[in-house]
Amino acid sequence: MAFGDIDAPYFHENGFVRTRCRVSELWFWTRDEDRTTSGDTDEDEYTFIGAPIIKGFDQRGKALKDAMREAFLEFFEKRSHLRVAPYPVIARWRDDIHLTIASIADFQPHVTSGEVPPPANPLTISQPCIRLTDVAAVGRSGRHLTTFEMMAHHCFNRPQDGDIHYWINETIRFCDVLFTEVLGIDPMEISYVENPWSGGGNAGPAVEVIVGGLELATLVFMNLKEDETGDVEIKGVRYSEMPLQIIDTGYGLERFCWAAAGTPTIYEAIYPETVSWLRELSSFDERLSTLGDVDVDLLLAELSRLAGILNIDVGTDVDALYVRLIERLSERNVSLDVATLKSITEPLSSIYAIPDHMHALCNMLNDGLVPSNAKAGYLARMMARRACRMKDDLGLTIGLDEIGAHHIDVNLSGSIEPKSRQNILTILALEELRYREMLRAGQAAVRTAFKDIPSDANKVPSEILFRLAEERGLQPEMVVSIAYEAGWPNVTVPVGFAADMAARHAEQVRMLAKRKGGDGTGLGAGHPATIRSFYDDTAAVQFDAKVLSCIEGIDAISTGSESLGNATHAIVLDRTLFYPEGGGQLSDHGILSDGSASVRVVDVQIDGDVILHLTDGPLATGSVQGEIDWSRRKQLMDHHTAVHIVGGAARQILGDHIWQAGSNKGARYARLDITHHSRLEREVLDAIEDLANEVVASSPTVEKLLIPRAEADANFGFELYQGGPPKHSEIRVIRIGEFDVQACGGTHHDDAGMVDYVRVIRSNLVQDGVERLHILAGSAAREHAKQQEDLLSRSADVLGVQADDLPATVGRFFNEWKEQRKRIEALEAEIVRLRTSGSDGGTTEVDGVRIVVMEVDGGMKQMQAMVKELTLDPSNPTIAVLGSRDGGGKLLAAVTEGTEATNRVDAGSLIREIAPHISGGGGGRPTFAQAGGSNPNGLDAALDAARTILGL
RNA sequence: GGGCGUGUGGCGCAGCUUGGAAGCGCGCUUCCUUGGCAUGGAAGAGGCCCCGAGUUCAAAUCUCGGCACGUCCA
Repeated sequence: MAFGDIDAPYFHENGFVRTRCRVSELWFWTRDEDRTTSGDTDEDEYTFIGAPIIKGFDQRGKALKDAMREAFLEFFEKRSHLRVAPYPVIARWRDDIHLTIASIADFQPHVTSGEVPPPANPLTISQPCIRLTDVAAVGRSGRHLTTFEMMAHHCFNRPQDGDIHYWINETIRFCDVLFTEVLGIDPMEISYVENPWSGGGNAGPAVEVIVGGLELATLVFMNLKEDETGDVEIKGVRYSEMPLQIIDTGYGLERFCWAAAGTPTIYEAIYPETVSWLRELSSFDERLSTLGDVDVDLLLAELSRLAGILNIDVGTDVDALYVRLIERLSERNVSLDVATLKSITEPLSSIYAIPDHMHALCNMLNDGLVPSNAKAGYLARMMARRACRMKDDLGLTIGLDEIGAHHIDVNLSGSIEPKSRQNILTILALEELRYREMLRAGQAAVRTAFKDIPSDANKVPSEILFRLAEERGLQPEMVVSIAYEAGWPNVTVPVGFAADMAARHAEQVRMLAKRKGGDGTGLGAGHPATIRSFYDDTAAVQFDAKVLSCIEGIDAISTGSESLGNATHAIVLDRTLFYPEGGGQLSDHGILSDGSASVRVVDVQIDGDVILHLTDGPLATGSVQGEIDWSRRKQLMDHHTAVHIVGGAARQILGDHIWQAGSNKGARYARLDITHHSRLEREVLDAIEDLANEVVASSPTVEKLLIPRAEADANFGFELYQGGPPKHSEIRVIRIGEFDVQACGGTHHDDAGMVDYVRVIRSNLVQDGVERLHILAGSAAREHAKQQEDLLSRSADVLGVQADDLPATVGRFFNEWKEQRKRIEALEAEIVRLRTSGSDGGTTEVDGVRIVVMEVDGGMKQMQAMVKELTLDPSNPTIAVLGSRDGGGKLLAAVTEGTEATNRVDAGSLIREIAPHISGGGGGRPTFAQAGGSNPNGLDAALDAARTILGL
């Protein structure tokens, strides 16, 4: 048998035949001897539209999903599977993906790698998932969703240990019995298509289960892993058998519901109230009736039967697709033109996609995701913006938050707490505001960008569209509609533009990937794991150890930000009290000494399990005594414990959407990044700070527990992993009274009271949706208070006032400064008027043109004011040349524009001729030029030269 | 995590490419037109061109750093 072939006894016992699909050429098992296609091809239309193939489920919407889910889970519970509660849709336990994309994702990588036992074995679960890869097809294809529940049963076998529960045959039996006996599916309609699965370094045989043209389930038997020396080869990659062999099944809850409802699209099966609500709000049916004799239900049913024909990917020729669709519809006595068909499908696809997008969005927000312009939060923002746009396209006037309220009450009732509901609606309203603001700013951006494009143009340079999309978030379609309003009625999006834009992004990603280099020092290789004594006694300062090796030439290593100067050696010990940089906490410093030599530890890093002490000198192998810098360690612990407390306080005050997005704990200061949707006012920071200090004052015990991963998950939930995905099977848990629990590898006080005092100095926005709190604790906080006071008193001394009066006094000085500056300008203008009104000074008149050549006081700014006074009046044509000794010498020449004066002299060439006298250069326009120099004593000569040129 | 962009009177924005007089629209003040209002006309007030360095004779404009904001990609 070749890899991927499935030859289960169950098939033979139940009258199946193995047939090769004439379209896809895949092998499949069926009870129907006449079948020639697998069921999942272009030629297999849906057979269940209007004729449900799953029997006994009369509900619709949420009730239908609830009943279907329960039927599934109960089926497997009865067959010795344990029901496991679903995981969040935000995959915080992983650092390779943002969203939970499948039920197996719950158990990757820790369980599937074999490191941590599964929560139950075998188990069954219905896991809400979000996949955004096909987001463009949602609403159009009739079956695509961004969010769905993957019902599954999973089984983890260890054949080497003789621990096998069941494998392929039982899995197929479960599926077939479920389908035929529980769901009432006609046995002749089911086909099992052999289609081996590989991805992410694993592979295994698999079957897709197709019923009525619809893929209802995929059963994967993951038993291979990538291995250069393996004996199985698939598509040129070699694999070997894994010790842990996993049954990974996926049953699409929503597809079951669709097959049970037989509605034209999947959306009507799972979001029926929302679809009809939106149809009503957008007056869809009224609009339809103006089109004449179109049987919409028939049309929809036909569209859906042509399964997925409206899939629209990047670069798809949409118009050709419509033409093809119309041909196929006319074969079924539905005749339409493209425009009519579009006027139905375009709004309809929005009506279908909105509940799907809201469902994904509400689930993400309910899990505490904050919309942002970066990382996972961006995915939420993208969904919100898509929903806003579709809402606008439909002409709906209600707010996104109102749609959200409807969605939560109708489609998510009971699964979202009232407090969370309110929080979600607040965020939705905020996101819509931001969307509107983007559109508003976009209008000005489009007008500016289109400035040089003739109003009758029908093409826009691609560069302009690229820039507007990337810098302003304006999709080309939006640009065109804004341009239409703003006076460019004929512009269109170039054909294939979307594909160009995708290619451009792909290129950027490729360039980026090229620049990334490898890292990892590898210095620790060949050494045993260092024993970490720093967890045993937090008050210990000295320790005895053995030097295992002393490595020279360590330029490769990257040191921490508070490292003391350059290290020359890396010393490996058998055990250590020195904490290496990790988990955001910087390393300890201190001294290592044997009888003869003593070296400073300037930084400590970790490589794998080996701790590297970076020192300013060598040590011989053998016994050594170490001593850590206790004041630094104490400060690091102050900061680390304080960061946990502040994080807990922020969560308590702001809400459950507060997650740690990163942190940094040094001796000088600590930082904590938290997810939050708005900027934090000083009052909020004060409230957090006050609560944190209350906790410190109550002096709770800081418990440090070392417990297995599975137990930690069960006892504390995912809030445990604030600091990032855990990497070990055993987890160190830091618990501060009843106040805060986190998985953490850092050093902490035994008693939170030792932190003494916490200050939240300020916050700044590190990215949209993430606030960075700057925190000081212990003596760093007291030191900061002293410095602030010093700053205040020194500032107050300068002005000779009390510190309390500083704001008022500074305000007064600033205002007076502004007033006086204006006054000076006015006076300077007045001086010029006085000096030039008479015939004294440098004023002469030649043939109706006033010529002023004089030396003045003041800098370029003041001279400009003077010359403005002289040359701006067209009724008094003037040539002015002013000079000043200010800053090395300045010269300025100007003539009254549009008058006889302009013809007499070119200010630019005049200034260039006279500037050398003050050892300078300059230039300008024919009517206005200025120059500066470095020889003020040459000013007289310069002005004389000007007089000569002007013929005086 | 990375890329791109923005910050200019109270508000909304030009100017930055190529350094050389701080601009526009709305709003505001006063006056004119009117029985009054809408409107129309005239005059005027209001700017640390985000902050800090640098280059330059000269920086809103160029370079670097900081702060604030926007946007796209992963």
